[in-house]
Amino acid sequence: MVTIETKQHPAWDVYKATCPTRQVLDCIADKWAVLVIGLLNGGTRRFGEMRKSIEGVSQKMLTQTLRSLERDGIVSRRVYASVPPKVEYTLTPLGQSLAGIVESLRVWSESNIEVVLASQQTYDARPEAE
Amino acid sequence: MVTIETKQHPAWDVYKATCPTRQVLDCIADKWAVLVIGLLNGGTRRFGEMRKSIEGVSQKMLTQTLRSLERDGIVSRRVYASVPPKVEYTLTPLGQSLAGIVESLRVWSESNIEVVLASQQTYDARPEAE
DNA sequence: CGGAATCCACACGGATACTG
DNA sequence: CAGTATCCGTGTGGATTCCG
Repeated sequence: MVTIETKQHPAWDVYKATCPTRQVLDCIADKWAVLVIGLLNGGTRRFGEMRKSIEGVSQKMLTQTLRSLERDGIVSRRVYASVPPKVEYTLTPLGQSLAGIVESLRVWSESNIEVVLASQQTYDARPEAE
Repeated sequence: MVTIETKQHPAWDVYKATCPTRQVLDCIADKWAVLVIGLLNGGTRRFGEMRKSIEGVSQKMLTQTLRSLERDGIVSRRVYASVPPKVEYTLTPLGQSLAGIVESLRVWSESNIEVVLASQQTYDARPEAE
């Protein structure tokens, strides 16, 4: 049984943005997490590899994202006691099931990005837009 | 042809976190957008309804999210010239196709939230965690 | 190599007040 | 009702430095 600490709002009716969804979104609703899951869906990766593969991610954000995903049981972290240090990240079975959704998002994105970009341009070109 | 303005990083190799995905994530990688899409997947909604249905969303964030999704061609906005004003939001066909993914995320969340929460507790209960 | 820790700017987002 | 506009605190995240 999942209990929410915050007081329930009375008007929680029309379409219930269900709590589980909210909680999961609080974990993965940032682009780095999605990209990390997508990357690890291709197999185990080392920290440095991921840093290079995900353009623009800072060391701090990658660490933070990986820690968060590890905490959620989505990613597992394996440290090798070698010199130099070697740390590998892998999707857990739970993470792999989530990766399926990330993968479908990737497919959707590639199929529809041009439509989205076109829509944005049309929107920005409106007379009232400045 | 989609062109990225920012300079391409040379190390863009191992697993390419493809540009379309990145761009789509820049649009929808926040929880309000996902919740809005999920809500509208249940049908057309008015602004006030959505505000009540999505607990904790401020009027500012809801407006901002809806404007963004409208710009992306995911949500359409219909204004009725009535008193009092009435504004309806609906998913476009593009939005509906994306809603399928959101829906599968909702299902995944409800199926796995307990595992995630349990993992979090185990993680936080580690000796080294403070 | 894979971090942790610190500093700090700025953008995000809440609260409030006002409007068509 | 459905916004817009403004103020403003704070959390996010980049840059840098140091460590095991």
